[in-house]
Amino acid sequence: MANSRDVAQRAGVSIASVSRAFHNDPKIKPTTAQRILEAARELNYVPNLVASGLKSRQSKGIGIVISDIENPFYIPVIKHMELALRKQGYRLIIMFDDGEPNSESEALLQMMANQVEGVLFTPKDTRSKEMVGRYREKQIRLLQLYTAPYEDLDALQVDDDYGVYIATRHLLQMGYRRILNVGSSAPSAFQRAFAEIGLDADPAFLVRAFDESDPFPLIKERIAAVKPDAVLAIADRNGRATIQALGNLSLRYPQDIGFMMYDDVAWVSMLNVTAIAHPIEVIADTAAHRILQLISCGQQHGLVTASIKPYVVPRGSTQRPGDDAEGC
Amino acid sequence: MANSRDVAQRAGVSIASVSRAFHNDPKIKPTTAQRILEAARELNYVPNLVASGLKSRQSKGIGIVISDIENPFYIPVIKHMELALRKQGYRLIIMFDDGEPNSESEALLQMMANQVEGVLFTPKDTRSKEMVGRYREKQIRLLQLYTAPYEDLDALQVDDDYGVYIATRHLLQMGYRRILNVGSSAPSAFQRAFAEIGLDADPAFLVRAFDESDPFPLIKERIAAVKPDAVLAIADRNGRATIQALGNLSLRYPQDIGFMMYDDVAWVSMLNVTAIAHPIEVIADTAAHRILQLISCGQQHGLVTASIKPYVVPRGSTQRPGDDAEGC
DNA sequence: TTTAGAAATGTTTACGTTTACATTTGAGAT
DNA sequence: ATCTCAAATGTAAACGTAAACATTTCTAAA
Repeated sequence: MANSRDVAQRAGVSIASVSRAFHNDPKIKPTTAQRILEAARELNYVPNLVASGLKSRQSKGIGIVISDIENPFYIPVIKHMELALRKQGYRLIIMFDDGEPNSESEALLQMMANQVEGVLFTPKDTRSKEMVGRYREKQIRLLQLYTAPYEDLDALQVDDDYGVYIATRHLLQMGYRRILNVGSSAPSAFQRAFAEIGLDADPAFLVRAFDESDPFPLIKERIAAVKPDAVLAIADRNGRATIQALGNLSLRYPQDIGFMMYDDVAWVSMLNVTAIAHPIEVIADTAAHRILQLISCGQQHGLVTASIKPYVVPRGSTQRPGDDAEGC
Repeated sequence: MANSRDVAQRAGVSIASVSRAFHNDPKIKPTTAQRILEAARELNYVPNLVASGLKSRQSKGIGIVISDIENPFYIPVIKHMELALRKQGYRLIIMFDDGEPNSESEALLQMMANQVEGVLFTPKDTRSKEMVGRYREKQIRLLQLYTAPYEDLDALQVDDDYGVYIATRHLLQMGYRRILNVGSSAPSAFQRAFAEIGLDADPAFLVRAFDESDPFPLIKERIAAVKPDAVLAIADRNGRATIQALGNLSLRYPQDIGFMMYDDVAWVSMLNVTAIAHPIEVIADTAAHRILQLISCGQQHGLVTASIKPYVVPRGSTQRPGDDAEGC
């Protein structure tokens, strides 16, 4: 209800001083600022960030557009990011991509209308290309998360290539050799881990399952066909389908087969499954820091593509029956 | 870059007509509106919602303050709610409670500064009481989600009492009699289900575990002590600890003991555990609808407390060894 | 004292809309 | 043609703040 004019009046100063007091401007006498703040408190005055945003052209709003919230990976990232952004005086506007054809670019348009200063998003396709161009014109910063299809935009990526490499390496170290890669992500990294110990990865051990509406039959069939001694499943969906397939084939881990997940989603720890995890807080803090940096530093010289390294969380599912306890 | 003045100029009309064209005001000739919209498109004009919000006093912003995001229950609710709100021209500002003493009321204060028209929150304690009062003064609508400690505020609750009742009833129907209630939620509902079939619930079968930092020891001890034939675990944390305890005691479900979860979190389906689930989309749509209604209908006559009914998702963990297939 | 210069405060305009009010335009009746 | 009333459009004043600029007040050296 009360605005800066009311506060000014009560404190016996001008409206400009009120503004200064609230921005700890050095151009105001500390005692006066004190008095103003006191008056503001008495009136329950809260600065109107909408008006402030209009005048200063700094909305203090940052948008995030989430395409696949099913991926539980995002949740803690969003949380930590919001906390970090708020600490810097920014608020987070969240929108979801519901899967409809132009949902992503529609969300970006809404964000623009809301005068956000920057947007984080996980580009799903390149349908938003035109929108990306308009963001550029308006000097609104964009940061692509996770994937980076737009080459001329800053990005914060998770190094999945490295992730698959260490996952494969972990399995090889545990003694597995016939490793089935369900999801077939980063085949070169997969191969590289094999090559490093003088082996070769058989292409038959790569299962492209992402396009399937239900990957279960495909996975089951392939397991039955190639008789792997371990399975590396990429992401939640493939993991669930693999668990289902293993159950269906009466294969228990780690007794009958090794099992490892790429992505340390909620159920993974409950099932004692070894996984590749992402350093959530690092990602969140990096993302928050990066977008704020893009906003504050007007011109960006060159792109910055950060690459976050995932890590292995060893659990029981990759403990070979014979080995009681591996040193590493 | 372009503002309504630019559009007005290009379309050869006044700035007021531009505003009218964008609000499909009946007071403008359709052909003129057409021309204005065309000009706007040519200039890539996007209305400035910040300016609009300032003048019209309708920020079109709705806030949500999340206290325990760990509860995966919220995620889909947030998603569906955002989609529903956006369809009505509102955007969602999200903030998290990081657990610090005044985090919740601090978030509410920030929301107020951002001129939101309404806020959804899950009150954790009553520390925000003063803030709630200020929201009332400013006529900003509040809707408590999940819990409802503020009696004079509208609420959208999940009927946990009913949930515990149907959970207990389900277990009783499956033939279990020595049911341990880990979490001890809604003891009266628990008792009621027993009473309905002429039995009595022994208080020793209620475990208050929410205060524990690690409920595992307590749960394990109690299971060993009272030898239940089934366990009903309330919420994620207790469920995880119970699984751990069962494993530790070498009790398998459903062979050795029945197991049921209150809350159908991510891992529950993977472990084939019967659960009480919440109708996510109903909750989301109801919440969105309710807050918008509170906002548009100036004066509210009386409070509206909606109560969402959860339901049972039967799975293998409550299938008694003897019974091959229960009819219901 | 005077006075320069810094420090503190005040005045005013503009941000991009919405909206009450004023004005113009048009259609149909006289 | 003239008039009336509605439809269409224009004018101008806010909304609450930030910030450039103007003014006043203080400090301390002359």
